[in-house]
Amino acid sequence: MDKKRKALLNAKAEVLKALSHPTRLYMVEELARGEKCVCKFNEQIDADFSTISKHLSVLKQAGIVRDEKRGKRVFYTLEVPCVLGFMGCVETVLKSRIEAQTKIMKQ
Amino acid sequence: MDKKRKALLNAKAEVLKALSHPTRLYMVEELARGEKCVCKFNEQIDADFSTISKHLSVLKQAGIVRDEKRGKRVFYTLEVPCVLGFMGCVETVLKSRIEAQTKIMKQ
DNA sequence: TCATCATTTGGTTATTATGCCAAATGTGCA
DNA sequence: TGCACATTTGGCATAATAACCAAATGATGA
Repeated sequence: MDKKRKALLNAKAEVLKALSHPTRLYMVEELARGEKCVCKFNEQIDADFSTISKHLSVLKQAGIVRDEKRGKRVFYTLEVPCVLGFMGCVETVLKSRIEAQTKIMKQ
Repeated sequence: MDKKRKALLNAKAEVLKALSHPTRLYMVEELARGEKCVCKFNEQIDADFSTISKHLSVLKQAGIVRDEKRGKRVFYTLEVPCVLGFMGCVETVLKSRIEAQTKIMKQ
């Protein structure tokens, strides 16, 4: 495998890894409906401030969201809305998993 | 957040996590071009047999691939081709990341 | 300037993931 | 049956992640 492909695979994997946490996925889904300040997430998510802040920072590092400070607050925006398109397919995976399970149980 | 949504988020995150490793991403991309036996991956990927086998098993657990034993060999197939659709978007993320970097460097 | 609010950063610990080696399993063939 | 090949499983060391608490930063308004 050439270096270029390896580098690209690493970069893609990094983006996917950023999305592969339930809390971060929740954040992305919520941000799809519009920008949100960290304080809102603090209300909605049952975890320490610092934990929430770190999750947002992972998404930001990955290039999925953007942040903007306005006054005391920080607002996050979904920078790449197409990630939502993923979810349709992910759900397809889930469905096919359920079907496979059903098959096994019928045996 | 209700239990149902939480469970769905967990399940989705699990699928994404399975995809978020360069070696596994490579496997998925290769399988998109048709089924492949483990032996082929052993030739192409510079890692121990056991490591490769475990990566394939992660993809299988997640419901992304399917395996089929034929003779001595095991063949893997991409069960949910739509995952490739992800990649277009992931590349968009990468591009927007590069743009952001460029912006920073121009400052 | 000082206190306060919102958020991030640093540090620690527990959990999980990765990758290798060695051993086990399963299949076909002599 | 017994050997050789292909793959998986178990075990272990190391690395990466996640969550919490405490402390630091940055902005506002008294």
